[in-house]
Amino acid sequence: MSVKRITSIDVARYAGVSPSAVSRTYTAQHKVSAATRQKVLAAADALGYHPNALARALVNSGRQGSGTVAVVMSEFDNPFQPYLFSLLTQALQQAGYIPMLINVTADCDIHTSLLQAQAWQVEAAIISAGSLSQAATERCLELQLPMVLMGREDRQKKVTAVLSDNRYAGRLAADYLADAGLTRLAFISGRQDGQASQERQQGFCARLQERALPAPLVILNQDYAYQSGYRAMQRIIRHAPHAEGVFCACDALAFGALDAQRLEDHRRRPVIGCDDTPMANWQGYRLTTVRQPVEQLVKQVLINLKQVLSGCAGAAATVRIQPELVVR
Amino acid sequence: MSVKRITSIDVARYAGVSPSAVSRTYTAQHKVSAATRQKVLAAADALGYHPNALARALVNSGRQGSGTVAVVMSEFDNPFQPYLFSLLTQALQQAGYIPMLINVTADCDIHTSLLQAQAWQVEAAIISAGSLSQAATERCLELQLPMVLMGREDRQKKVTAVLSDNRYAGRLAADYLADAGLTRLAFISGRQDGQASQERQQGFCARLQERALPAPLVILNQDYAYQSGYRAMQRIIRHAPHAEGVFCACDALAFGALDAQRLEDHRRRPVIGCDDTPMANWQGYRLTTVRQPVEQLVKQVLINLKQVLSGCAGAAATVRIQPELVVR
DNA sequence: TTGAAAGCGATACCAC
DNA sequence: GTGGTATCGCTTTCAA
Repeated sequence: MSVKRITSIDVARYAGVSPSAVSRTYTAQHKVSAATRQKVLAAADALGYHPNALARALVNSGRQGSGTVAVVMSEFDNPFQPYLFSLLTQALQQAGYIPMLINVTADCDIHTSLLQAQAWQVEAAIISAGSLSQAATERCLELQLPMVLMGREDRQKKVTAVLSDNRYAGRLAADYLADAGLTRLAFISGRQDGQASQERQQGFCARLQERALPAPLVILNQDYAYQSGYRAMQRIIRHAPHAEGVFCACDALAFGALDAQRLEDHRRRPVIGCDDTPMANWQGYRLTTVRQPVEQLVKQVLINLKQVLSGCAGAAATVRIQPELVVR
Repeated sequence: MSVKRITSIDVARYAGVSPSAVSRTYTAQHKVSAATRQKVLAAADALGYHPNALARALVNSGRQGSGTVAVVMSEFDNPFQPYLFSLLTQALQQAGYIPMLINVTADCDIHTSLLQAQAWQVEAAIISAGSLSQAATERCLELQLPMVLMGREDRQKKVTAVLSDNRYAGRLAADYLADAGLTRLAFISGRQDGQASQERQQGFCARLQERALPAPLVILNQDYAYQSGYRAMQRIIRHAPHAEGVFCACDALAFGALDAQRLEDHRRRPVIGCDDTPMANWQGYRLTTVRQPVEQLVKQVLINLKQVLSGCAGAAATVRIQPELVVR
């Protein structure tokens, strides 16, 4: 039935060396003479041997780490998430990790899933579920599993987090619209309890206030979805048609808002997004937006990951990445 | 430094039973008396014990299977992929598997990545890299790793595959356009060597021929991207403005084509997509498209996965799922 | 039903 | 540098 598996012992025997020698040829940091190395590799090749990562991880679970990382994500329907996810997993793979995916829909899942991941001795978890309740975060903290948060931080700052400077993003948007001479502005929120949405709103409002401009009309939503952006713009068209410019908490909302305006209004107000998803550059949208520098975010996540794993002291800090305005 | 890990032995000692008893309480198929079960669970709870999946998998690698599955994906920039991916991983999680992700950009990566996954003793690999060369597929076959292909099959039909009936999809599109009385049609391809694109084209052309309609103008592309759809439509506008209807190999292409038409032409030809990504239902597009029933695809993949794992005989079959036209 | 003991496959520590 | 060997945490025969 099941094929006999080739073990390091088989290779050792075949090559006429000890199992230790085989092990050493496959662990970078160890020293083997070129001669034995050759013999081992030849034998391995002849037998079709590949080291068993499970066994390896079992032995040095505790010391070296298993080589796996849990990646917790949600909201794949928002175009920003897959974009981020793709880059993140590629970076992890390149760094030699193999990502175990935890796709979360409801808040309640995440704790269970992390338990499962932890059972697999993942070295750490990278949590990018933007809309993760504080309660859920707390429970994850109890897990004693090294974590890096992405796109959110925990209130008590007990966990490393990497996120963009959302307030600054809001300010950029405010400046852009204000510089264009617009004064009656609106903000379309994402999830009300979402950190990103809240901070972007704060930055936007604060900057307008600094410039002595009227506070924007704020339209609240329950999510970051296209449809919410669409409906929000409908409300603006109907109840605040005088609005001269709109800042949206994310690109997906902005796409909805743009379409609502195009299809249901003759007026053309500038709509500013936030994220700079690849879609923002589609000719059909050409959305002016505030870019989250995803490559940098990912790079920083990997840096923080290493810090957390090395038990570095100042690891529990939040790193903010500067966004930049992309005018289209 | 590292926290002392709680092992089954600790629990056994604490509960006053043997390690075997602990093991048995945690493996469904085994029998334990209610009394000992209670003691074990109480002890586990008191100590905060969770079985080590690594060790468990190591022991019964070979017999029971590890509980992990490799998921190979690519092209996260095409909105269909994340959509599929999200549902697939959720289904896997629900079935008790934990997906190890392999995000592939180039063809060459995949073999290496699968080797890595295999080292982790994944039970099987689900390969949804639509644009995977035949050569790469062959090399994967040599791996002796149980596989399920998604969205493509291998020519020699040695591997189970689940994909939608793309030819039928093409026929649906042809009928829809022909029923509308249109005769001068065009087809915008995706990756020329992509199976989905080829089959959709074949079905489309075949059906037109059956109905004695002229063969469509075919515009070839190197990928399934929005930009390619946009450029393709530009070419139609410039060189074949008389075209009355367009069928695109996927939704993303159709979005590009629609936008090109909207922005650069006064004419309005029906544009038909293929996939039915969530975006197709956006008010900005309201794309009539041929739906790939993703839920069914995923369900079938899990069925085939079980078959492959049980070493079932007829497992090497291709299952085709019927797509359906969604008129918007 | 239960416990004792033999592995699963690889690594690290210890002598040589 | 190299080879023996205990060990990682769990499961599973085999007797009792």
